[in-house]
Order: sequence, then structure tokens, then C-alpha cells
Amino acid sequence: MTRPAPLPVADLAQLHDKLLDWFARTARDLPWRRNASPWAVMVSEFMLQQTPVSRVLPVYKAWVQRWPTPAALAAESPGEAVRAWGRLGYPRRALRLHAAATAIVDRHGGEVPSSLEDLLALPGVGAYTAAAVSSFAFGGREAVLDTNVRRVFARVVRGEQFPPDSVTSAERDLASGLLPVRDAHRWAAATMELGALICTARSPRCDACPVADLCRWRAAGYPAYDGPVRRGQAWHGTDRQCRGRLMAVLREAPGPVPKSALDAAWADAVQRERALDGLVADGLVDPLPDDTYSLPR
DNA sequence: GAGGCGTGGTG
DNA sequence: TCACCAAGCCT
Repeated sequence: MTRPAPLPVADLAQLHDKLLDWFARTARDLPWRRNASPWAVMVSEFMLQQTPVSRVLPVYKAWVQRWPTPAALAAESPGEAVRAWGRLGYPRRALRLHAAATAIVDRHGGEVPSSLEDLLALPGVGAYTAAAVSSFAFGGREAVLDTNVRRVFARVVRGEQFPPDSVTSAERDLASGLLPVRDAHRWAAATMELGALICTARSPRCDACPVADLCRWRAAGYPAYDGPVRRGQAWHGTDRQCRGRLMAVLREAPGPVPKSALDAAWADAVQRERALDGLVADGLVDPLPDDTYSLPR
């Protein structure tokens, strides 16, 4: 695998200046960017994992109003967190955010920790979220590698349409090497914003791109992605769809539901039982002694 | 490391 | 229409 030549220092300086300037002029006014507390930033990052901004906005606002601190969330049942998660998807995130709040109260006196190590030790916090909270909540200088940043760097620096399937050490090294000495947290937000709004996966708006003149993918004539075929996520008829139906029944009920209510949500009994067992194993559903089911208490 | 895990907007 | 895609994490 040949590596692209490193970006000349002059080009790197231009990249920094142009992108930071573009971001300063055009950044979206998102609530978690408006002097939000570290906890609010963490809530937004959990919600934004694999979920678009537009769908996160209303749920985020309700959450930070209802649970303005880790202690406030930790004082509730995990089931309330799952219910308030609504239709954001991946409800295990709600469970993990609740567990993270509890850990923050237990281990950090109720204050979101600022070190990468402490953040990574929290449930539901991986490499991306730890770096994002460090950067956006505390102004830390960390390489923030999300799907947007990876695509931007693949194109602008490596000259390729898409990054590899999973994060490589080469990508981490590249991202670290590109970090500006100052304003690294703005750089992180700017590269994410460029990927989200301009350098998009399907139809990039190169005419509006502030660094189009530096982009190696553009200079190379937009060569098509040359790598393994990426598998789409199956959905119709899968256990995931079934789990979603069962969770919807539980979310919408005010309390425990009879087994019959779950049975009515999915026809295939074998698959339904398997999915329900999985939800119980995940801690998303509590089977009660009277043969009813509820969100975890 | 590959696969499982929700949901809805979009080209 | 219907795959594809979206600020990943965990096992």
C-alpha cells in the first residue's frame, strides 16, 4: 500500500487557514456549540453517534432541560432514559449514557472528566467520543476521527474517494500530524462540518468547498473508490427490526405491558422470542414475575 | 476484526 | 422506488 506524499508545510498552513476561516464564517449555530456544559456536550455526542443532527436536536433539548447534570440523570431509572430516547435508535446508547452518568457521579464527583483516559473508561465512550468531549467541552488538542473527518482527509490528503472500512493506524497518524498547534478544537469541528455539509459521501459540493484547490482527489479527476465492496445493513425482517418494534411497544406504554402486547407486535414467534431474549440480556427489558415486561427500573 | 445494533431522510 | 447513509461502540 503506497502512502501519498506528505502535505507540503505551505499547503498544510493553507489548509488550516482556509478551513478555520470558512468555519468561523459559516458554522451552524447548534445548541451544543453555544457555551454548553461538558455534560451537555457529552449528551450530544452520544446522541450523534450514527444519528443525523436534525433528528438529535429536539431530543437533545428535552434531555438537557430535564437532566442538566450527570447526577440528575443518575437519579432516574435507566428505563426513563430509554423512554426519553424516543425514536433516536440504538437505545443501548441511552442505557450507556445513564451508566456513564452513574459512573461520573461515583468516580468523578459528578463532574465530567477531561482526560482521555478517564473518558474512555466510561460506558459507551470510545475513541471518537472521548476525543470529541475532550475537544469540544474542554478545548483539548486531540485528533477527532469521525466518519466525516475520515472522508475529508481521504479525499483532500490521500486523493481517494472514501476511507477504509475501519479506522487504521495510518489514518490516526495522519490526523495527528494534521492537527494545528493552536485552535485544534476548532479544527476538529471545522473538518467535521466540512464533511457533513460540503464533502458529503454521495454528492460533494466541491463548488462550495473552501479547500477545493488543495484537494488531491479533485486534482486527480475524482477517481472512483477502489476497495472492497461495503455491505449494506439489512433491515426488513431482521432481528433488529423486531427489537425496534418491541421497544416501541414498551416506550409507548406508561408501565409494564402484558406478554400479549409484545406478541402482537411481531408475527414470527421464534424470531420474536429470540429478539426479546436479546433485549433482556442487553438490559433494555425487565421481565417481571407476573409475566409482564417493562423498561428497566 | 467482523458483525450486530434503530430509525428515518434522501438521491 | 429502495439502497445508501448518518458526529460509533461493543463483543
